[in-house]
Amino acid sequence: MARKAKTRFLVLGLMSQGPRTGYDVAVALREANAFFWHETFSSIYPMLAQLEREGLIRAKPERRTARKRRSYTITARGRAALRLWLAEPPEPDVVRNELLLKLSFGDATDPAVLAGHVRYYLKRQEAAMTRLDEADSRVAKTPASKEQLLLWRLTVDLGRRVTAARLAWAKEAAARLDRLGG
Amino acid sequence: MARKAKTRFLVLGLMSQGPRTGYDVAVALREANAFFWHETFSSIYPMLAQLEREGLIRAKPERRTARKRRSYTITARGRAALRLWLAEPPEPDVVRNELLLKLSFGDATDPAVLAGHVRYYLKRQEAAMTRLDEADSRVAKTPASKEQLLLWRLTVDLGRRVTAARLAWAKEAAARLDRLGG
DNA sequence: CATAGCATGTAAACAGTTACATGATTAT
DNA sequence: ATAATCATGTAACTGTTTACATGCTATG
Repeated sequence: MARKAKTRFLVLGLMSQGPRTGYDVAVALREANAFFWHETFSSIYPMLAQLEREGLIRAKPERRTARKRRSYTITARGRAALRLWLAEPPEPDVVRNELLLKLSFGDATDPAVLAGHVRYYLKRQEAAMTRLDEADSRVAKTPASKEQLLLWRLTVDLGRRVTAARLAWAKEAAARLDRLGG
Repeated sequence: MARKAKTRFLVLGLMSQGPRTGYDVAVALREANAFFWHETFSSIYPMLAQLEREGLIRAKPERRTARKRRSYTITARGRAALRLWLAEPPEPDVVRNELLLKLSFGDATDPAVLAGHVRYYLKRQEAAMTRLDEADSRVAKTPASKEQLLLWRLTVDLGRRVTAARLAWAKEAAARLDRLGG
C-alpha cells in the first residue's frame, strides 16, 4: 500500500497529547484507537527513529542507568507538521471488506458456509461494541478540555453507529441465509 | 500491506461468473464492487498473467487477427481454489479511518477545519449512497439465480446501512463542531 | 522460579501503488 | 479531426507486514 505514509502522523498525533514511548503508542493502538486505526507493533520503532532524525520528536535526555523506556516529546517543528497534515482534507480510506467479497461470489459455495461467515462477523461486531463501550467510559473519566472531550465522543459515536448498523445487518443476513439453505 | 494476497480471488471470483477481460475486472471494480473493494487498475494485468501461469484461468483460444480484448475463463482448478478460499473465515479487515484519526488529534487545530473535513465526508457518503442506489437497481434487472440475487442484495444492503449511519453521524457532528467554533 | 507482560528493536519479503507507455476504436 | 473511452501492459518504488531476536520486571 504505497499511499502517503500515515504512521508518522499517528505517532505525531499521540505525542502531541504528551510524552510517549513506542510501547505507549502500541498500546493506544490496541485499545483506544483500535476501532479506527490499525498498525503493527513493529512499524512503530523505525518510525520513531525516523521522526527523531527529522527533528519532529526528541527523546528525553536519557539517564544512562535506566536503559529502558525511551520517552519522546514532540518538538515545535513536529507540532507544525501535524497542524499542516490536520488541515489537509482526509483522503477517502481504502475500502476492503473481505466478507462482502466472499458473499458476492458466494454462488460458488454452500449457503451454510456463508451463514457461518456472517455469524463470525456478528460476533466480532459484538466484541467491537463492547470495546467501544469501554472506550466511552474511559473518555468520560479522563480529564481533558471541552473540545478534546467532544472530539473523542464524536469518534466513539461514529464507531458505535456503524457497528450497530453492521450488527443489525448481520442478524438479518444470517437468518435469510439460513432460510435459503433449507 | 503484506497480508494474504486477495487480488487473485477478486479476479477468480469475477471470472467464476463468466469470461472476463482485464478491463472488465477493472470496470467492475469501479462500479459494482467499488463500495466494498478497492484495487488499482494496473494490479489486474500482472495478476491475470500469474493466474494463467498457475493454470487457474485460461485465455480463450485467440484468433490472431483481433489482437485486442484477451478474454479469460476460469478453469476447474481455478474454481476449486476459489471454493477453498470461500470456505475460510474472512479475516477482519484492516481498518484505517483517516477522518477519525484527524478528529481524535483535532485538539491541535481549529474546530472549523474539522467541521470542514466532516462536511467533505458527508458529501462523499451522499455520493456513495447514490451509487448504492444505482447498484441496487442494476441488481434488480439482472437475470440471476435466486441465491445470487439474495447475495447481491445482502451486499448492497450492508453498504446502505453503514452509509446511512455515517450520514446521520456526519450531520450531527458537523453541527456540534460548528457550535464549538462559535 | 516460572510465566505473563513490559519494552525495544532488526531484516527480509511482498502486495499493491505510482508513474509511465502505447495504440485501437467510437462518438462528436 | 479531436476527444473520450477502450484496452493492455511494464518498471520502480515503498509502506507495511511477518518473522526473528533479546532482555527486563513484576507477580503469584
